[in-house]
Amino acid sequence: MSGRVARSERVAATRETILSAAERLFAEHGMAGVSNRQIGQEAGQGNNTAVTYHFGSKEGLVRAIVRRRTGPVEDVRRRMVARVDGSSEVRDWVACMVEPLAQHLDDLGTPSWYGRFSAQALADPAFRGIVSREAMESPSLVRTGEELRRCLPDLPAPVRRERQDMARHLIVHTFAEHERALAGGEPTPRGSWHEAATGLTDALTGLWLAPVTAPSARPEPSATGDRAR
Amino acid sequence: MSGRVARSERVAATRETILSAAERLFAEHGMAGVSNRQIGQEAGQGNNTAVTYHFGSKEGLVRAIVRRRTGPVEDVRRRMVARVDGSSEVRDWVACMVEPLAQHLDDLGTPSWYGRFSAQALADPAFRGIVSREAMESPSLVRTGEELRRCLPDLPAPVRRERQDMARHLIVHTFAEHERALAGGEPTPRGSWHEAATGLTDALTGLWLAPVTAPSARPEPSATGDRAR
DNA sequence: CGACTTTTAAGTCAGGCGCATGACTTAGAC
DNA sequence: GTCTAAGTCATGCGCCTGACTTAAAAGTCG
Repeated sequence: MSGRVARSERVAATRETILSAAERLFAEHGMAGVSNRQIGQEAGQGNNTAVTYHFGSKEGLVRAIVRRRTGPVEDVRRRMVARVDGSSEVRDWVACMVEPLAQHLDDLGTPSWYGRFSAQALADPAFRGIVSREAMESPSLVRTGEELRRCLPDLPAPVRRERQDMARHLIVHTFAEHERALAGGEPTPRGSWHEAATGLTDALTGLWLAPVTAPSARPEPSATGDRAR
Repeated sequence: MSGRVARSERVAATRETILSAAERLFAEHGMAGVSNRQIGQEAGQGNNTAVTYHFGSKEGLVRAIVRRRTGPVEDVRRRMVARVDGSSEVRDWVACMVEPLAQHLDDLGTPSWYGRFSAQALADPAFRGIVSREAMESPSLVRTGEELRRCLPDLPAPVRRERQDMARHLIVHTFAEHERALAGGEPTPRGSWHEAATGLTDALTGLWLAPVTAPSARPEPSATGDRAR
């Protein structure tokens, strides 16, 4: 009986070790810069094919890394959404996008790698789709998006889509940068994850509330002279 | 005499071909996802070591790709800075950050690759430093940063640095996204590069002008309990 | 014209890669 | 006690990589 537990625990531990090693290596060297072999070795596995065995492929591995983190983030966000429910303040819903992730990264301690891992995964053409899809499955995040939309009824749909993309990039890369600074002992604009999230929430709120300029009919003259168009 | 010209022109053409092939491949598959061999082959070079021969290393190649584009962008920006000189409008100087790059990408035609290449280069830990340093050498960009700072005298220094980083990420990744959509024939939030730049300028202006929240004294308790605020 | 340099081509080499395979260990079923 | 299946290890194969070497064009110049 204890044997069974011990064994399955050992297996789970192996998987966790691989996931942690992969998360770190991917964050440090990018997705394409790390081989499955390296990950196995770094995780103390003598086997070349440990990653393939446990996760099927690099793709499955990445998915598992993302899933391991999205759960806790989702929990935090669900609570936060419940708390601000009913609000029509843009800032409240922006905070629901930003704070839960910051809090989870804080919980992970220093050095954490998931922030930089996310940035790498989203940058890589081969994995961006996977990661995006995983993130979209978060109900509380979808809900937050809807509420944000409700707060900004006058924003034209294309602009809304545009700014949603901007917000996504901004969140991921700002946190990756903060994480990098923390890990490297460099001076950070903000002292803590929470403060970094506050600064990011400020900026994103300004971004969402920015007035929309009607596109000018004609672009400005070009580098080489007049630009007929 | 014509021989000499012909020769140096042929060599220049070879270099250009390699640079274009590399720019495209890097944009498509990321820095680490492309070998020097592939680049040489794609450029029609029979030689394994064409890249090494002409550019010394992958690093030198990346530098050359960036330099080829920064020149024209700098020209456009210099003219634009001269045009808005004396302005104290945040939006004018934000536009000086955004528009010149958009215009150059427009000039490159569809499909262009430099937008996505830049995003890849900035994402890769091994190259981000090189690319950043190249960009920092643009006098008109430095000038624009100073003017923007002059327009926002009340912004605390850490917040300014923070938002500068955000702006950099936002510009690069938004344009990369727009370029990807254009190249893939997907629907784009904005129809043209100029309109995309307008939307980005709107958003960035809002970001820079956003009010600064004083950081709350104590970070919130962790995920597992109530989070007073 | 003929010696010389630059550029391109072609081939070799050691090493790392993913993948497939078979052996060994161990826990649990019977 | 034996058998089964999961997890781990070790090895080999074909492929690709960067680095290096050699040779052949192409162009330059005395």
